[in-house]
Amino acid sequence: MKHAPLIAQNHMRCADCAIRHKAVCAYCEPPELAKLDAMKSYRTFQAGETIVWAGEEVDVLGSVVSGVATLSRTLQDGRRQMVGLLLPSDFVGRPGRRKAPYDVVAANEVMICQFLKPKFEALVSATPALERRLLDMTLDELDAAREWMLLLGRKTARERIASLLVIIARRDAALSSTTVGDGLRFALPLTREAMSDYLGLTIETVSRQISALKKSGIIILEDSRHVRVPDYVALLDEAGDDSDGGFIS
Amino acid sequence: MKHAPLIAQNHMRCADCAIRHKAVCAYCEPPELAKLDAMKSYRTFQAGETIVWAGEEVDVLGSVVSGVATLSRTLQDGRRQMVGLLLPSDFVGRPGRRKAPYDVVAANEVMICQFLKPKFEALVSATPALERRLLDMTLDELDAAREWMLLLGRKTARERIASLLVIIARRDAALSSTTVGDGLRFALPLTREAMSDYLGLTIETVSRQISALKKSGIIILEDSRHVRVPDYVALLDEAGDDSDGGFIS
DNA sequence: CTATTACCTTGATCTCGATCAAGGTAATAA
DNA sequence: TTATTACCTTGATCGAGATCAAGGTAATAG
Repeated sequence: MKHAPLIAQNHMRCADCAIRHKAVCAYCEPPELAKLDAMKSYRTFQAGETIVWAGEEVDVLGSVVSGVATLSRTLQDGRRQMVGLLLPSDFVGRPGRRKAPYDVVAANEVMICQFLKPKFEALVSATPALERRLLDMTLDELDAAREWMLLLGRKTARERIASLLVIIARRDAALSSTTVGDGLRFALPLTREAMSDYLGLTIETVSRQISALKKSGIIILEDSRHVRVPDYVALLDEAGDDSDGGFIS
Repeated sequence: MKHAPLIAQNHMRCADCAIRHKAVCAYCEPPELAKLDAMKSYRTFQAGETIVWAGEEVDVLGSVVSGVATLSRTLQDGRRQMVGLLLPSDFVGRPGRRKAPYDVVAANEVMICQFLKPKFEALVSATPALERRLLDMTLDELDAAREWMLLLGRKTARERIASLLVIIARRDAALSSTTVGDGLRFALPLTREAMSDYLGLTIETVSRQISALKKSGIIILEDSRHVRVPDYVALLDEAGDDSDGGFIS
């Protein structure tokens, strides 16, 4: 069982399953790891497939191994708002809760490494450090949600798009150890529709604002799903947000 | 040490300090309560006073005893978004975190029962059930934040006002054991400005939409800070939200 | 090869909530 | 008493983003 550090993340890679489980790897010791190893299983979902329906009882917990999943709530009349984005290494599921409060949908092909809830929770109960880790992760999610509230309540369409690009760039860089150098390059793992759901906008506005950022030279579109950012600081500036000026060491 | 149940809440009243500490009372046993009792202190803040500044290091944790406090984030240019509302019994502070990520401001006169962080955290570490309780509370906060994201991203001004009224009515009813009967009556603990910060609107829009709800007969304004709701279900309907149809048993 | 489908872009117009502006009300100070 | 201050309401106008509409592009199916 080897652990390798991940850039700017306080969790480690579980060598055996080649996934970064944020929840279980930061503090777990080999004996716990071995137990987790014995109870895990993999599951794959196609793009667009619903992983969990809102209101449904869920009996698994796990981590996203690859792909992107979204958490969203829908009003009766169809208005939809994404409330979370799950990227590789993110934790899926709510320890101690039976029902899902929102839909979990695969944005593209998603692989999940899952544990049966009762077994996982038994291990958590027996491992205080894991419990603390779950609290820590949930606080991070809460911070992210509140940051998004600021975006949804007060930012302009242009700022919202820039903020989303910053988040995607950041996560992408963290996973692939990209250096800033002369520009970042990354893929957009979301359709325009998914972006609009996340940003509280319409598809058309998302498309227009991306075009506008392109026209301003803030981003370069290789194609509709691949972006280059010649000047990361300029993009950050467009996001209108002082928080986390330089996450990339 | 007596504990009395609170309507629809899984926490109990700490008889000795006459506060409902959501965090510490649900699972704590008399010995822990006694320890907490020995380390607590009270502090009062005037309306408008900032309890914690964003970015500041915070060395206390506690509960709101009376009054209302707000959590908010501000953009450099002054745009402000409230990201949380703290009502009596709500927990203040972030276990395991040093700095505050947002301002905590007293909306009116607020009393807080506080514990020094190191002592509180030592007790938490020694009391696994408390750790779990903190996780549970944080998950509740996360759910609330995400529900608010739906509001900020997709609801109309009228729906936002109605949703806020529902939340205040619900909390008010939970604290004062009001029955629905022929109408609810409650005070608005926030100024129009604070409401606009919470709802991602302007003061003027808040005022106009409250007037509109009044004109529609959904609410009756006794004065600008006191509301009567003749038909709670009608208000719920205006909020455009199916969740929690009947929280009052 | 064409047809279908899913996704993206751009233009024209409309609308809800923001902005600008003017008073109104009630509490405290002078 | 009047003045000041803080808060709330309402009207007029404006504008960012929604809505309606029409194509465009690229992948897969037939």
